[in-house]
This record gives sequence, structure tokens and C-alpha cells, in this order.
Amino acid sequence: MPDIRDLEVFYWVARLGGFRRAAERLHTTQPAISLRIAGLEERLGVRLLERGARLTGLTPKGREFLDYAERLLRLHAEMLDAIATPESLSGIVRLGVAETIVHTWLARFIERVHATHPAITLEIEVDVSPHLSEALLASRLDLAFLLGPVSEPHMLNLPLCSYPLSFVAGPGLDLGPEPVPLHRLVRWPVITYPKTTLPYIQLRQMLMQPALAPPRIYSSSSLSTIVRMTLDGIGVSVIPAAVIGAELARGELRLVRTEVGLPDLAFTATTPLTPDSSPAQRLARLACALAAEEDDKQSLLLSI
Amino acid sequence: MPDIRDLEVFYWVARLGGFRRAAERLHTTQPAISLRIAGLEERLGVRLLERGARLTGLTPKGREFLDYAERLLRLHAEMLDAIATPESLSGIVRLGVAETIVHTWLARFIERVHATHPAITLEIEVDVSPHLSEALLASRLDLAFLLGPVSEPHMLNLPLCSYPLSFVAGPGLDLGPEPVPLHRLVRWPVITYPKTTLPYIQLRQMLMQPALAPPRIYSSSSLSTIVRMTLDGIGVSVIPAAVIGAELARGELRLVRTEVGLPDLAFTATTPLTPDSSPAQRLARLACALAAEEDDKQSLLLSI
DNA sequence: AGAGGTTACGGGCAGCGTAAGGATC
DNA sequence: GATCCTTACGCTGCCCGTAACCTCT
Repeated sequence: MPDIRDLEVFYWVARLGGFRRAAERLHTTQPAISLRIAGLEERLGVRLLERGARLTGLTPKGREFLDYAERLLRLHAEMLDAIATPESLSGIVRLGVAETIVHTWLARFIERVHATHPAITLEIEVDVSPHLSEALLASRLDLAFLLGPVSEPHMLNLPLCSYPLSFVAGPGLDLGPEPVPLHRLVRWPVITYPKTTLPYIQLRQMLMQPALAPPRIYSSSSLSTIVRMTLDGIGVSVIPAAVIGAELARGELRLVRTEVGLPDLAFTATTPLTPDSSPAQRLARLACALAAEEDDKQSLLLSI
Repeated sequence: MPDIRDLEVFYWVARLGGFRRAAERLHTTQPAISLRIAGLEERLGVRLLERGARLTGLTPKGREFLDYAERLLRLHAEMLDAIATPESLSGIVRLGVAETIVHTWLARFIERVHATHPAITLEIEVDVSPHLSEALLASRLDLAFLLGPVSEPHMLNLPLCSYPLSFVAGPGLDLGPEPVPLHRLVRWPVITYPKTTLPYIQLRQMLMQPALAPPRIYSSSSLSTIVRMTLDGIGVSVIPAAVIGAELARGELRLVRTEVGLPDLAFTATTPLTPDSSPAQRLARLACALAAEEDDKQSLLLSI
């Protein structure tokens, strides 16, 4: 009598094409997967996986079974979502977070998760969005808050929040009268996110104009470091104002009006669209709600 | 993480309205059911069953859950049916059989079941059709071969086989020239199935005519006994010729042509239409196939 | 040699059956 | 008191993780 767990295991083995990867995805060991598949095949009296020293594919019955497994898992997940109480949702969610979010509302998110889903364990990994995207695709993450949608067939992208990028200067920096024109701006190094990220690329595109002096763009994967460098007067940084609320309030940093604008940083909560009941979907929705609240809070503060 | 077994247990508790009955249906004990339901409710964090010392009904969530459970079980059963090899089908099937079938092809059916589904255990109960029907409705049987369809919402009735009823006489009985008219026939006791059965009722209706002498109808729930009584010249019996092949061949009994006819005995394989994967459905289909074969065999013999 | 899957073994835990304990009619 | 469900307890058996082994590239 194959149970839900068998279906889950089989699904991930089939989808990821290997016992090892499936084991990783399901937070277990490879022998456990091996035994489960063996047991499943024995109980059904049917070979589901084509193998020859390596796993090569599914048998015809295996493909048919995969279809059923997917439908069953989907229905099962739907059921849990409809019936189960939030507190009873359990599991480990591997969450990847872009650093910007860490400096805005991640703490409140974690708190909220613990409050409403005490049985869920978060494994948080902070990294730059391209790495997060990669990790999502490789199934090493269940959920990520990162820049822009990950445009892949079975990825669910929920819009999360959007922060305008600002030019920020420390107290010792004299940029002259505002708005600061581009040619004056590039006299200073510009400090921002790492080379592989969207802001860096967009910024570089904007500054790489023949008429201008070649820009010096410094980057760090650590937002805190960018802030530190800005405070030390090393240059002008390009980051969302949202992450330096405290420094702005204390007057240690200031926003610099310029003649140019950069697109906003749009974050999404992105999670693989799986047929099994990953709590990730729930958390994604929760994050959306929370981000919306935060947004309201900001608007309120600004409107006062 | 509720598994298939939980759904099965919950389904039967809900449907039969009690832990005790569900335990019986699922071949287990009542505490096992109790614990399983408790665990399920705890994991979901939701009360599913309304109880107050006695089980009174389902909560709203329970009703919703029942709907999901039914859909999941149905899909699961469909999957097993599509994927699993016949040999891997296992379980205990409580089979009720009308005696007529015992005397025709039951032995071959049992043999066939053991050959194609060695993991299935049969629990066979021979009784008259009305009792079998009752037992089916009370979920004390998983499958029955009996007279006529059981017309109930979730009963699956598959036509099985049909035997003409014959008047049968022993060697010592002189009925005069054939075809024997009714008024001559009723001089002898007529021996047939018990009072609650269809043949008895139909026979009685036919013989209870004002113009005729009041009929003497003897009955026995044991076909063998009816045959014995017929051999002993106690009277004319009304049974299917199919069950006395041997006696006819040896000339110990003979069919009596009469001026009247009785409807055929039509048997069905009847099984409750459950969403879970009872092997009963499979066996019902198997029985159908076998009965058809037997029918062919008979036709062949007669045509020679 | 390294990656991927299978087999072997020991420990933990879930689920079952037996048996005793309420609660309600 | 009868019926039905719950709780307690000891046991079995399954499943997992560690580790060693096999087999191809």
C-alpha cells in the first residue's frame, strides 16, 4: 500500500533524475530513497525506473505512475491547505534572501513565521539574487526573496515589494549643488551591489557614456559594507533608501538628488511550483502580505 | 503528514458512523481506529468528528475533509488498478456465495483467484441470497455472488450468469405424460429454495391459483438436501439443471417438461462501490469473466 | 578515483493488539 | 448493565542514518 511519502519520493527522483538529488531535496539520505523506491517497486510488482548502474529514465509504467503521483500529491497538498490549521504546518523551509530584504523586514518575517507556523523551521541563506536564483533552480532552496522574477516554467513568482534606488552620500562628501549632474557625480567612486546583479548592470550601463569620465564602480556583496564605505566617505553609494532608515534619521547619511534615475528594485517571493505540499507556498503568500503591510507602514510614515 | 491509511480509516468511520464498525470493516481493533483518528486530528490541528461520549457526526471541516478523502482514495485505487501487477494485489476479501454457485463454478473461481492473486485471502460464507444482500449492506461482506441485483445507491452489480429453473423428478416418480399440466404437477410436493428467496416466491405465486389444489411447497436452504429429497422421491424439485449435471448424467434424476415456465435465476456479482481500493471489484470482474467462460462451455456441450 | 546506487547493521519510534478505564444511555 | 470510545502498556516491525561495498565512467 504505497503511501504519500512513497509518491513524494518517487516524484522527486523522477523529476530530479537521481536518488542523490532527491535525497537532498527531501532532507534525507540516499539509502533511504533507495530502499523506499525498492519497496515501492516490489509492492507494485512493477519496475518504475530504468537503470543500468546509473539512473537512465522511467519505464512506461513509471511514466504512468508519475502522472498519478503528481495528481495525488497535488490533491493531497490542496487538502492540507484547505483543512489543516496553520500551526500544524511543519517542515523545513530553505529560504534564500537577498541582503536588501535582510535590512528591511526579514526580522519581522521570521517573527511572523514563528508566531503563525511554530512547527516550521527556517534555514536561511543570504546571498545575491543571481546565486539565489541558481539555487532555486537546482532545488537547493525552497523559497527565495530576490530581485525580479525567475522566469522558468514551474516557478511561482509573487511580487513582494519594490524599493527605489537612491544615490547616498556620507557627511564628508561635497557634490556641489543639487540636482547633481551625471558628469559631476562620476568624479566619485560609486559603490553598489556586486557585478552580477541587476543594479550593478543597470548602473554601469548608465555611467558608461563616451562623454563621461570612465566610472569607478566599487561593489560589495555586503550591504553593511557598502554602508560602511559610504559613511567613510569613499564614494557615493547606490542603494535603496529603505535599508538605511537609521543612518538617514541620525543624519549620518543623506540622499543625493541627481539628474538621473534608476529603475526600482523589484523583489519577488519565488518558489518552485511543486505538486507536493511544500509549506513554501504558504510562506511566500505570508511574505507577500507582510511586505504589503510594510509598504503601507512606509507610506504612512512618509505622508505624515 | 496524513497517509492513505488515515484517509481510509476516516472514510469508514464517517461512512459507517462509528469506530467499532470501521474497525470491523478494516480488519483491525477499535483502539487502533481511535488512536489513528486522534493522531490525524492532532496533526491537522482540527477536530473532524463531533462526539459526546457517542459519535454524533462530522464537523464542517470533517465534511470537507471527507470529500477530499474520498477523492484521494478514489484516485489512489485507480492508480493501483492501473499500475500494480495482479500478483501484488493483497488483502482479505469476504465473499458471500449463494449455494447454487457453489454447485456450479465456485471451486474453479477459488482456484483462479489463488492462481492470479496469490496474495488475496478469501473468506467464504455460503448463505441464501437475502442474507447475503443484508450482509453486503451491513458491510459484513465485500463481495457476493447472489440472486438478482441489490438495488442500492452505492452497490456495483455485475451480471454474472443465468440459469433456467427446471422441474426435476427422481426415478420413482410417475407424473404421467409430458408436458405435465399444472394441476397434475401439484399432486406432488414441490421442493425448492427457502421461503425468503425469489424462486420460492415466484413458484408460490404460480401455484396459488384458486382452480388448483393448495400446493405443498417444501423448502430447504441446502441445495444438497433438496437433491437428496428429490432422489428419495419425496416430490418434484424446482432447481437449476446446472447444479445436478452428475445426477442427470447418471440417470438418477430427470428433467420434467411442464406446461409452465419460471423465470431464470439471474446471478450478479455485487460489491459495495467504495472509493478505496478493495480488491473486491477486481474479483467481481474476474468472476464475470469466469462465468462467461463457463457459459460458453455449457453452450458448447449442449450443441454437441 | 570519484560519483551514484545497493547492501548491511543497529537504534528509535510509530502502530498494533490486549486489557483496563471512564462516560452516557 | 450495555455500548462505545479512550487510555495504558508491552511488543513487533518498519524506517532511518551510518557505514561499507559495488560498479561504472
